[in-house]
Amino acid sequence: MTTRANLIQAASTLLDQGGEGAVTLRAVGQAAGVSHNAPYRHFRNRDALLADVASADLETLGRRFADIRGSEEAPANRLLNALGVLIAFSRTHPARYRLVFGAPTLARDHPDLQVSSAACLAEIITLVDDCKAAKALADAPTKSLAALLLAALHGLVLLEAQGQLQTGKGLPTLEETMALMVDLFSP
Amino acid sequence: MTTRANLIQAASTLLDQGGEGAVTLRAVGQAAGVSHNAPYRHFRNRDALLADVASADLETLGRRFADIRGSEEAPANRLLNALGVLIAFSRTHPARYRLVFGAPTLARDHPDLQVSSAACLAEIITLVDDCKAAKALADAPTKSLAALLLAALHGLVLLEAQGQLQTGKGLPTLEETMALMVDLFSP
DNA sequence: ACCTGAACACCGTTCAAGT
DNA sequence: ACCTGAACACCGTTCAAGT
Repeated sequence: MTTRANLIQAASTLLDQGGEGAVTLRAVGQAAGVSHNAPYRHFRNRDALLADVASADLETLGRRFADIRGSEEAPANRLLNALGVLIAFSRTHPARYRLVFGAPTLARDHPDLQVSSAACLAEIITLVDDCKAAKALADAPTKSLAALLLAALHGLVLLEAQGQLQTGKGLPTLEETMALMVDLFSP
Repeated sequence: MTTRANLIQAASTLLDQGGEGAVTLRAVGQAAGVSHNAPYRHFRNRDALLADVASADLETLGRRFADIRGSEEAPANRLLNALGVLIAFSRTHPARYRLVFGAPTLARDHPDLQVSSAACLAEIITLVDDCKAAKALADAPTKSLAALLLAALHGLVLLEAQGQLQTGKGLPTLEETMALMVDLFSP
Protein backbone atom coordinates (compact mmCIF):
# COMPACT_ATOMS: atom_id res chain seq x y z
CA MET A 1 0.00 0.00 0.00
CA THR A 2 1.26 3.42 -0.93
CA THR A 3 1.51 6.09 1.76
CA ARG A 4 -1.11 8.13 -0.02
CA ALA A 5 -3.61 5.25 0.10
CA ASN A 6 -2.73 4.66 3.73
CA LEU A 7 -3.52 8.27 4.55
CA ILE A 8 -6.91 8.10 2.82
CA GLN A 9 -7.70 4.87 4.63
CA ALA A 10 -6.64 6.33 7.98
CA ALA A 11 -8.81 9.40 7.43
CA SER A 12 -11.79 7.19 6.54
CA THR A 13 -11.37 5.14 9.70
CA LEU A 14 -11.09 8.26 11.83
CA LEU A 15 -14.23 9.67 10.23
CA ASP A 16 -16.11 6.50 11.10
CA GLN A 17 -14.82 6.44 14.63
CA GLY A 18 -15.00 10.05 15.73
CA GLY A 19 -16.56 12.20 13.03
CA GLU A 20 -14.95 15.00 11.07
CA GLY A 21 -13.55 16.64 14.17
CA ALA A 22 -11.42 13.57 14.81
CA VAL A 23 -9.68 13.88 11.46
CA THR A 24 -6.71 15.99 12.46
CA LEU A 25 -3.60 15.70 10.34
CA ARG A 26 -1.74 14.65 13.45
CA ALA A 27 -4.13 11.76 14.07
CA VAL A 28 -4.15 10.80 10.39
CA GLY A 29 -0.36 10.79 10.29
CA GLN A 30 -0.07 8.72 13.44
CA ALA A 31 -2.64 6.20 12.20
CA ALA A 32 -0.75 5.90 8.94
CA GLY A 33 2.62 5.64 10.67
CA VAL A 34 4.07 8.89 9.39
CA SER A 35 4.65 12.34 10.84
CA HIS A 36 1.90 14.90 11.16
CA ASN A 37 2.98 16.84 8.12
CA ALA A 38 3.83 14.00 5.80
CA PRO A 39 0.30 14.37 4.31
CA TYR A 40 1.43 17.63 2.74
CA ARG A 41 3.57 15.61 0.34
CA HIS A 42 0.40 13.95 -1.01
CA PHE A 43 -2.41 16.50 -0.53
CA ARG A 44 -2.45 20.24 -0.79
CA ASN A 45 -4.05 20.55 2.65
CA ARG A 46 -6.53 18.93 5.02
CA ASP A 47 -9.54 19.76 2.84
CA ALA A 48 -7.92 18.18 -0.20
CA LEU A 49 -7.41 14.96 1.78
CA LEU A 50 -11.08 14.99 2.81
CA ALA A 51 -12.11 15.62 -0.79
CA ASP A 52 -10.16 12.56 -1.90
CA VAL A 53 -11.81 10.47 0.81
CA ALA A 54 -15.19 11.62 -0.50
CA SER A 55 -14.20 10.90 -4.11
CA ALA A 56 -13.16 7.37 -3.20
CA ASP A 57 -16.50 6.71 -1.54
CA LEU A 58 -18.41 8.16 -4.48
CA GLU A 59 -16.58 5.87 -6.87
CA THR A 60 -17.39 2.83 -4.74
CA LEU A 61 -21.04 3.86 -4.60
CA GLY A 62 -21.10 4.44 -8.35
CA ARG A 63 -19.76 0.94 -9.01
CA ARG A 64 -22.45 -0.55 -6.78
CA PHE A 65 -25.12 1.40 -8.68
CA ALA A 66 -23.76 0.05 -11.96
CA ASP A 67 -23.95 -3.49 -10.56
CA ILE A 68 -27.53 -2.92 -9.48
CA ARG A 69 -28.41 -1.71 -12.95
CA GLY A 70 -27.19 -5.02 -14.36
CA SER A 71 -29.25 -7.07 -11.91
CA GLU A 72 -32.38 -9.07 -12.70
CA GLU A 73 -34.79 -6.85 -10.73
CA ALA A 74 -37.53 -4.75 -12.28
CA PRO A 75 -36.44 -1.15 -13.03
CA ALA A 76 -38.38 0.37 -10.13
CA ASN A 77 -36.85 -2.12 -7.70
CA ARG A 78 -33.39 -1.47 -9.11
CA LEU A 79 -33.90 2.23 -8.37
CA LEU A 80 -35.14 1.50 -4.86
CA ASN A 81 -32.22 -0.84 -4.26
CA ALA A 82 -29.76 1.87 -5.26
CA LEU A 83 -31.44 4.33 -2.91
CA GLY A 84 -31.30 1.62 -0.24
CA VAL A 85 -27.54 1.39 -0.70
CA LEU A 86 -27.27 5.10 0.01
CA ILE A 87 -29.47 4.84 3.09
CA ALA A 88 -27.37 1.98 4.42
CA PHE A 89 -24.16 3.91 3.76
CA SER A 90 -25.54 6.92 5.62
CA ARG A 91 -26.18 4.71 8.64
CA THR A 92 -22.94 2.74 8.73
CA HIS A 93 -20.71 5.71 7.82
CA PRO A 94 -22.58 8.88 8.78
CA ALA A 95 -19.57 11.20 8.77
CA ARG A 96 -18.37 9.91 5.41
CA TYR A 97 -21.88 10.20 4.00
CA ARG A 98 -22.04 13.80 5.20
CA LEU A 99 -18.72 14.49 3.52
CA VAL A 100 -19.98 13.07 0.23
CA PHE A 101 -23.45 14.63 0.11
CA GLY A 102 -23.56 17.37 2.70
CA ALA A 103 -20.38 19.38 2.25
CA PRO A 104 -21.11 21.88 -0.54
CA THR A 105 -18.13 24.06 0.32
CA LEU A 106 -15.76 21.15 -0.12
CA ALA A 107 -17.28 20.26 -3.49
CA ARG A 108 -17.17 23.85 -4.67
CA ASP A 109 -13.45 24.09 -4.10
CA HIS A 110 -12.43 20.68 -5.45
CA PRO A 111 -13.28 20.01 -9.11
CA ASP A 112 -12.21 16.37 -8.82
CA LEU A 113 -14.89 15.83 -6.20
CA GLN A 114 -17.46 17.52 -8.41
CA VAL A 115 -16.57 15.10 -11.19
CA SER A 116 -16.95 12.06 -8.92
CA SER A 117 -20.22 13.45 -7.66
CA ALA A 118 -21.54 14.03 -11.17
CA ALA A 119 -20.56 10.48 -12.18
CA CYS A 120 -22.48 9.07 -9.24
CA LEU A 121 -25.50 11.22 -10.06
CA ALA A 122 -25.29 9.99 -13.66
CA GLU A 123 -25.76 6.41 -12.46
CA ILE A 124 -28.94 7.41 -10.67
CA ILE A 125 -30.10 9.24 -13.78
CA THR A 126 -29.64 6.03 -15.79
CA LEU A 127 -31.71 4.06 -13.31
CA VAL A 128 -34.44 6.69 -13.51
CA ASP A 129 -34.34 6.55 -17.31
CA ASP A 130 -34.82 2.78 -17.19
CA CYS A 131 -37.88 3.33 -14.99
CA LYS A 132 -39.32 5.86 -17.38
CA ALA A 133 -38.82 3.50 -20.30
CA ALA A 134 -40.68 0.80 -18.35
CA LYS A 135 -43.51 3.26 -17.55
CA ALA A 136 -42.66 2.95 -13.86
CA LEU A 137 -42.12 6.70 -13.49
CA ALA A 138 -44.05 9.70 -14.82
CA ASP A 139 -42.93 11.34 -18.03
CA ALA A 140 -41.18 14.33 -16.47
CA PRO A 141 -37.62 15.46 -17.25
CA THR A 142 -35.27 12.67 -16.18
CA LYS A 143 -32.78 15.01 -14.58
CA SER A 144 -35.48 16.66 -12.50
CA LEU A 145 -36.87 13.31 -11.34
CA ALA A 146 -33.43 11.96 -10.47
CA ALA A 147 -32.47 15.16 -8.66
CA LEU A 148 -35.72 15.13 -6.68
CA LEU A 149 -35.32 11.50 -5.65
CA LEU A 150 -31.70 11.89 -4.61
CA ALA A 151 -32.44 15.18 -2.92
CA ALA A 152 -35.39 13.79 -0.97
CA LEU A 153 -33.35 10.83 0.15
CA HIS A 154 -30.58 13.07 1.39
CA GLY A 155 -32.99 15.39 3.16
CA LEU A 156 -34.71 12.47 4.88
CA VAL A 157 -31.37 11.15 6.07
CA LEU A 158 -30.63 14.53 7.59
CA LEU A 159 -34.07 14.87 9.17
CA GLU A 160 -33.61 11.45 10.70
CA ALA A 161 -30.14 12.32 11.97
CA GLN A 162 -31.58 15.46 13.54
CA GLY A 163 -34.20 13.41 15.33
CA GLN A 164 -37.09 15.05 13.44
CA LEU A 165 -38.10 11.75 11.84
CA GLN A 166 -39.01 9.44 14.67
CA THR A 167 -38.67 6.15 12.83
CA GLY A 168 -39.51 2.73 14.24
CA LYS A 169 -42.54 1.60 16.33
CA GLY A 170 -44.87 1.35 13.37
CA LEU A 171 -43.76 4.61 11.79
CA PRO A 172 -42.42 4.39 8.24
CA THR A 173 -38.72 3.76 7.66
CA LEU A 174 -36.68 5.83 5.26
CA GLU A 175 -36.90 3.02 2.74
CA GLU A 176 -40.68 2.97 3.00
CA THR A 177 -40.95 6.71 2.65
CA MET A 178 -38.79 6.63 -0.48
CA ALA A 179 -40.95 3.81 -1.86
CA LEU A 180 -43.96 6.04 -1.27
CA MET A 181 -42.28 8.82 -3.21
CA VAL A 182 -41.50 6.55 -6.15
CA ASP A 183 -45.09 5.36 -6.04
CA LEU A 184 -46.42 8.92 -6.12
CA PHE A 185 -44.10 9.62 -9.04
CA SER A 186 -45.56 6.69 -11.00
CA PRO A 187 -47.91 7.45 -13.86
CA MET B 1 -29.72 45.41 23.37
CA THR B 2 -28.52 42.81 25.80
CA THR B 3 -25.02 41.43 25.45
CA ARG B 4 -26.44 38.01 24.73
CA ALA B 5 -28.52 39.31 21.82
CA ASN B 6 -25.50 41.24 20.59
CA LEU B 7 -23.44 38.06 20.52
CA ILE B 8 -26.10 36.17 18.56
CA GLN B 9 -26.37 39.03 16.11
CA ALA B 10 -22.59 39.23 15.73
CA ALA B 11 -22.38 35.50 15.06
CA SER B 12 -25.13 35.74 12.44
CA THR B 13 -23.35 38.54 10.64
CA LEU B 14 -20.06 36.63 10.70
CA LEU B 15 -21.82 33.55 9.30
CA ASP B 16 -23.20 35.60 6.43
CA GLN B 17 -19.88 37.25 5.72
CA GLY B 18 -17.39 34.41 6.04
CA GLY B 19 -19.16 31.13 6.69
CA GLU B 20 -18.95 28.98 9.77
CA GLY B 21 -15.15 29.10 9.84
CA ALA B 22 -15.30 32.85 10.40
CA VAL B 23 -17.32 32.44 13.58
CA THR B 24 -14.52 32.31 16.13
CA LEU B 25 -15.33 33.38 19.65
CA ARG B 26 -12.62 35.98 19.35
CA ALA B 27 -14.25 37.50 16.25
CA VAL B 28 -17.71 37.28 17.80
CA GLY B 29 -16.50 38.97 20.95
CA GLN B 30 -14.76 41.75 19.06
CA ALA B 31 -17.82 42.36 16.84
CA ALA B 32 -19.99 42.57 19.96
CA GLY B 33 -17.52 44.82 21.77
CA VAL B 34 -16.60 42.37 24.50
CA SER B 35 -13.63 40.15 25.24
CA HIS B 36 -13.12 36.80 23.52
CA ASN B 37 -14.36 34.79 26.46
CA ALA B 38 -17.27 36.94 27.54
CA PRO B 39 -19.53 34.60 25.49
CA TYR B 40 -18.94 31.92 28.12
CA ARG B 41 -21.10 33.96 30.52
CA HIS B 42 -24.05 33.52 28.11
CA PHE B 43 -23.45 30.24 26.27
CA ARG B 44 -21.98 26.99 27.42
CA ASN B 45 -19.57 26.92 24.49
CA ARG B 46 -19.23 27.81 20.83
CA ASP B 47 -21.66 25.13 19.65
CA ALA B 48 -24.32 26.36 22.07
CA LEU B 49 -23.99 29.85 20.59
CA LEU B 50 -24.40 28.44 17.08
CA ALA B 51 -27.42 26.43 18.20
CA ASP B 52 -29.06 29.60 19.50
CA VAL B 53 -28.35 31.36 16.22
CA ALA B 54 -30.05 28.46 14.42
CA SER B 55 -33.01 28.52 16.82
CA ALA B 56 -33.52 32.23 16.24
CA ASP B 57 -33.60 31.72 12.48
CA LEU B 58 -36.01 28.81 12.80
CA GLU B 59 -38.39 30.91 14.84
CA THR B 60 -38.29 33.70 12.26
CA LEU B 61 -38.96 31.20 9.48
CA GLY B 62 -41.80 29.63 11.46
CA ARG B 63 -43.46 33.02 11.89
CA ARG B 64 -43.23 33.67 8.17
CA PHE B 65 -44.83 30.28 7.45
CA ALA B 66 -47.66 31.12 9.82
CA ASP B 67 -48.19 34.42 7.99
CA ILE B 68 -48.28 32.60 4.67
CA ARG B 69 -50.87 30.21 5.99
CA GLY B 70 -53.12 33.16 6.77
CA SER B 71 -52.74 34.64 3.28
CA GLU B 72 -55.35 34.69 0.53
CA GLU B 73 -53.56 32.26 -1.78
CA ALA B 74 -54.81 28.80 -2.68
CA PRO B 75 -53.41 26.06 -0.40
CA ALA B 76 -51.00 24.69 -3.01
CA ASN B 77 -49.63 28.17 -3.65
CA ARG B 78 -49.29 28.81 0.06
CA LEU B 79 -47.19 25.65 0.31
CA LEU B 80 -45.06 26.68 -2.66
CA ASN B 81 -44.63 30.16 -1.19
CA ALA B 82 -43.37 28.69 2.08
CA LEU B 83 -40.90 26.51 0.21
CA GLY B 84 -39.89 29.62 -1.75
CA VAL B 85 -39.10 31.40 1.50
CA LEU B 86 -36.72 28.58 2.41
CA ILE B 87 -35.07 28.66 -1.01
CA ALA B 88 -34.58 32.41 -0.74
CA PHE B 89 -33.13 32.06 2.76
CA SER B 90 -30.70 29.41 1.54
CA ARG B 91 -29.46 31.82 -1.11
CA THR B 92 -29.18 34.98 0.95
CA HIS B 93 -27.81 33.25 4.08
CA PRO B 94 -26.21 29.98 2.95
CA ALA B 95 -24.14 29.40 6.07
CA ARG B 96 -27.06 30.11 8.37
CA TYR B 97 -29.29 27.87 6.28
CA ARG B 98 -26.72 25.09 6.56
CA LEU B 99 -26.64 25.55 10.31
CA VAL B 100 -30.42 25.25 10.52
CA PHE B 101 -31.00 22.32 8.18
CA GLY B 102 -27.65 20.66 7.56
CA ALA B 103 -26.00 20.32 10.95
CA PRO B 104 -27.39 17.10 12.43
CA THR B 105 -24.68 16.87 15.07
CA LEU B 106 -25.57 20.29 16.42
CA ALA B 107 -29.27 19.41 16.60
CA ARG B 108 -28.55 16.09 18.27
CA ASP B 109 -26.70 17.75 21.14
CA HIS B 110 -29.03 20.71 21.68
CA PRO B 111 -32.62 19.86 22.62
CA ASP B 112 -33.69 23.51 22.33
CA LEU B 113 -32.70 23.46 18.68
CA GLN B 114 -34.63 20.25 18.14
CA VAL B 115 -37.71 21.91 19.57
CA SER B 116 -37.37 24.93 17.28
CA SER B 117 -36.82 22.61 14.35
CA ALA B 118 -39.89 20.54 15.18
CA ALA B 119 -42.00 23.69 15.50
CA CYS B 120 -40.88 24.84 12.06
CA LEU B 121 -41.60 21.42 10.58
CA ALA B 122 -45.05 21.53 12.21
CA GLU B 123 -45.86 24.69 10.23
CA ILE B 124 -45.02 22.89 6.98
CA ILE B 125 -47.14 19.94 8.09
CA THR B 126 -50.09 22.30 8.58
CA LEU B 127 -49.65 23.72 5.09
CA VAL B 128 -49.57 20.19 3.68
CA ASP B 129 -52.70 19.30 5.59
CA ASP B 130 -54.49 22.30 4.09
CA CYS B 131 -53.46 21.06 0.63
CA LYS B 132 -54.77 17.59 1.35
CA ALA B 133 -58.09 19.01 2.56
CA ALA B 134 -58.35 20.98 -0.68
CA LYS B 135 -57.54 17.86 -2.74
CA ALA B 136 -54.35 19.52 -3.95
CA LEU B 137 -52.16 16.70 -2.65
CA ALA B 138 -52.53 12.92 -2.74
CA ASP B 139 -54.06 11.15 0.22
CA ALA B 140 -50.80 9.84 1.72
CA PRO B 141 -49.71 10.29 5.36
CA THR B 142 -49.29 14.02 5.97
CA LYS B 143 -46.07 13.62 7.89
CA SER B 144 -44.52 11.59 5.09
CA LEU B 145 -45.58 14.10 2.45
CA ALA B 146 -44.30 17.03 4.46
CA ALA B 147 -41.03 15.30 5.24
CA LEU B 148 -40.54 14.38 1.58
CA LEU B 149 -41.21 17.93 0.40
CA LEU B 150 -38.94 19.54 2.96
CA ALA B 151 -36.30 16.89 2.42
CA ALA B 152 -36.35 17.25 -1.35
CA LEU B 153 -36.08 21.01 -1.06
CA HIS B 154 -33.11 20.73 1.23
CA GLY B 155 -31.40 18.16 -0.99
CA LEU B 156 -31.91 20.32 -4.07
CA VAL B 157 -30.40 23.31 -2.29
CA LEU B 158 -27.34 21.20 -1.49
CA LEU B 159 -27.08 19.79 -5.01
CA GLU B 160 -27.22 23.33 -6.35
CA ALA B 161 -24.60 24.52 -3.88
CA GLN B 162 -22.37 21.65 -4.97
CA GLY B 163 -22.72 22.70 -8.58
CA GLN B 164 -24.52 19.48 -9.56
CA LEU B 165 -27.67 21.34 -10.54
CA GLN B 166 -26.70 23.71 -13.31
CA THR B 167 -29.60 26.10 -13.03
CA GLY B 168 -30.30 28.99 -15.36
CA LYS B 169 -30.13 29.16 -19.21
CA GLY B 170 -33.48 27.47 -19.76
CA LEU B 171 -32.92 24.79 -17.15
CA PRO B 172 -35.46 24.60 -14.34
CA THR B 173 -34.95 26.64 -11.19
CA LEU B 174 -35.28 25.14 -7.73
CA GLU B 175 -38.72 26.72 -7.43
CA GLU B 176 -39.82 25.13 -10.70
CA THR B 177 -38.50 21.71 -9.71
CA MET B 178 -40.35 21.89 -6.40
CA ALA B 179 -43.52 22.92 -8.28
CA LEU B 180 -43.04 19.81 -10.42
CA MET B 181 -42.79 17.70 -7.30
CA VAL B 182 -45.97 19.16 -5.83
CA ASP B 183 -47.65 18.56 -9.17
CA LEU B 184 -46.55 14.92 -9.22
CA PHE B 185 -47.84 14.58 -5.67
CA SER B 186 -51.28 15.83 -6.72
CA PRO B 187 -54.09 13.32 -7.03
C1' DA C 1 10.95 12.45 -4.16
C1' DC C 2 9.56 11.80 0.45
C1' DC C 3 9.88 12.53 5.24
C1' DT C 4 10.93 14.80 9.88
C1' DG C 5 11.13 18.15 13.90
C1' DA C 6 10.80 22.79 15.15
C1' DA C 7 8.31 26.77 14.83
C1' DC C 8 4.28 30.13 13.97
C1' DA C 9 -0.20 31.84 14.16
C1' DC C 10 -4.68 30.71 15.53
C1' DC C 11 -8.40 28.77 18.21
C1' DG C 12 -11.62 26.84 22.15
C1' DT C 13 -11.64 26.63 26.82
C1' DT C 14 -10.33 27.37 31.75
C1' DC C 15 -9.06 30.13 35.59
C1' DA C 16 -7.81 33.63 38.75
C1' DA C 17 -8.82 38.14 39.34
C1' DG C 18 -11.35 42.35 38.94
C1' DT C 19 -16.11 45.54 39.21
C1' DA D 1 -23.67 38.83 37.96
C1' DC D 2 -20.66 39.97 34.33
C1' DC D 3 -16.30 40.81 32.35
C1' DT D 4 -11.10 40.68 31.52
C1' DG D 5 -6.22 39.06 30.62
C1' DA D 6 -3.16 35.35 31.03
C1' DA D 7 -2.47 30.75 30.27
C1' DC D 8 -3.03 25.84 28.31
C1' DA D 9 -3.65 22.41 25.01
C1' DC D 10 -4.53 21.70 20.36
C1' DC D 11 -4.51 22.38 15.45
C1' DG D 12 -3.28 23.60 10.30
C1' DT D 13 0.43 25.08 7.89
C1' DT D 14 5.25 26.42 6.70
C1' DC D 15 10.10 25.77 6.58
C1' DA D 16 14.72 24.28 6.96
C1' DA D 17 16.92 20.17 7.08
C1' DG D 18 17.66 15.38 6.36
C1' DT D 19 17.69 10.57 3.19
